[in-house]
Amino acid sequence: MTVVRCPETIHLRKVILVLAGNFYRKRTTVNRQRSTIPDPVSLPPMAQKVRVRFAPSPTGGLHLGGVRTVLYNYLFAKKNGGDFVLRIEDTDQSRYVAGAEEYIFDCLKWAGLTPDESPLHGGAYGPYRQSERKPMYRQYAEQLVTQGHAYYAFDTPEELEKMRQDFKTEQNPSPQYDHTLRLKMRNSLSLTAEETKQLLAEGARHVIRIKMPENESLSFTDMIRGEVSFDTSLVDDKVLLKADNMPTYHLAVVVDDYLMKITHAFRGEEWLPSAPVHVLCWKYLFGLDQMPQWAHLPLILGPNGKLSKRDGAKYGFPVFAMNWTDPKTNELTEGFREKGFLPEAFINLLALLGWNDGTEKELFSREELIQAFSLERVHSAGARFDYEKAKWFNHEWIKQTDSQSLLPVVKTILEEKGLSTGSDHLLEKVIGLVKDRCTLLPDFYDQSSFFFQRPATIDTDSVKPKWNEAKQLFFAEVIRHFTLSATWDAHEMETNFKEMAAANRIKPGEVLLPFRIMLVGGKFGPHVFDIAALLGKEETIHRIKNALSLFA
RNA sequence: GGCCCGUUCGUCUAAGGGUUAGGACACCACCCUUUCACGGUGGUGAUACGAGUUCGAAUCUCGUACGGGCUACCA
Repeated sequence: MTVVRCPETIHLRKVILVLAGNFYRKRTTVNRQRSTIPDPVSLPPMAQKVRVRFAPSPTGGLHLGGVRTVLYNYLFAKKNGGDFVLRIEDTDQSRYVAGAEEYIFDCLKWAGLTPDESPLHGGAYGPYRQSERKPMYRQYAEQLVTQGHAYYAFDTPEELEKMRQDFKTEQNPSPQYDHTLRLKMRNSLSLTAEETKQLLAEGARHVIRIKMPENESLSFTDMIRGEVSFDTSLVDDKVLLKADNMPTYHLAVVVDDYLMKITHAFRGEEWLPSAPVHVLCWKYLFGLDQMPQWAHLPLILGPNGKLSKRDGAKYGFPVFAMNWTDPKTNELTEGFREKGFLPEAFINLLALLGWNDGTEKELFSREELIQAFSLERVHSAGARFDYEKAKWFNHEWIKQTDSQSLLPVVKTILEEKGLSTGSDHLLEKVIGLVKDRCTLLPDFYDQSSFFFQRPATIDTDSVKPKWNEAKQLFFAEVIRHFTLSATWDAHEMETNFKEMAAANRIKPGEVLLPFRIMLVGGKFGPHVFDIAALLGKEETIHRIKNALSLFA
């Protein structure tokens, strides 16, 4: 590509940028220098349907960073009328974990991020499990060998280990299998053609490694970071095809992205160092003009660097979307769902971790996110996860969600804790009364259990010191009044209650708190007359009587 | 060690050469509320450092420091 200088061209570029859906961060126009790939902006805009993929390896829980990658994929696809593909990267047989794939699907379902194509949902580009695509990878690796871009390597794990020991120095603590060493190893570059042929004929275990060129500068344009460049001499000869004929990630990601017609490839920043391998495979195999646009997403950091499930256990917040139990160790790692997060809030907080729409808006529904999302507003720096802020998002979502929508999940939680919640009508009213006080879903139990069962303990300590005969008599009168009352209305009750207090020369404040504690058990909860109204006449009178005997 | 990426309040971030550097979370104070919350008002608090370019730099360039990632026949 050429560096654009004249103002007209710059203007034209901007127009194209807009036409192309603003996929490209504006800053990339600033620090771009020479690129070995064609300027993406010069590609025919929207020539093909947008297709993105999330490609997890089913080896355990799905954590924050993973869900955010799914989210950004999903939002980008929906925003651009494209397809969101879920591909299972299960090429490492030794890391197979039972149930992990179903778990991923469950998480996506809970979060409302349904793939358009996947092993579960089907699609025209299957199979979507790499283990089921095994036969198709070898030919591409062989093609690279034929082209001279890759080679057979016969080194055993022991030999590799020996190499790492032998060449390890203080200056170079982790020697790589690269151009400086490959001729010292057993491979089709160091062996004669005859020897190689012989070994292959014998069926000797071997892998295929990419032959990284020396002294080439390789660069590509990342949609988030602009131009990123590498010196190929410093990259090692990564294994492309393993001895069991399974591809490594490096080969599989290129082959599958090509075969599945992926147009935009998003992944975590931890993949950046191996990007030159992938770019080279694209160049050799399918041509750089076919390569998807890359976007390396900033990492989500825990208190100490990259977020790990250990952080959750250590610092008391979830890192997985849902509960995950390791089938081998039986170790349970708590998820956001079980912790009491609403999926809407979870999505919302994840979206805002590294992205914003440029305004001060922070609360977004899924639809609003789809509308507002754009990759060029994704931050390039890693973001530290702040659990306090995460809880704030959930609290906001609980407050703004209507009681009726909250009802099923709240009901489940209350029932799991052994409460029978009575009619939905009642529960809905209760939810409306207490939801402002609930940050996490289980808070509904603490905030509303007294509506459904008598308080287990009564905070008598807060009443007794100021308790006296006058108050005792006042409440006796209250009971009498309530008993005779034909109606049962919160406002009316409040008026009468206060009038009675005045008639007895008692300040309302002095009897309001005792009244609350009688009904609720403690110093918390909604307006006390609202509580009494929902509790009903009989129950209210019962609780007053019961408490009176405790206070005396 | 090498390579790559990054760096604005404690945290998430806005500001695309000209702003008293804005917002949110958290924290503090006050108001509302005869409970706890919600809500409202206000406050503390940041451009890592050093050069350069420029009339003017958080913003562009270089260097330093610091942080993170990668360095497997894992993904």
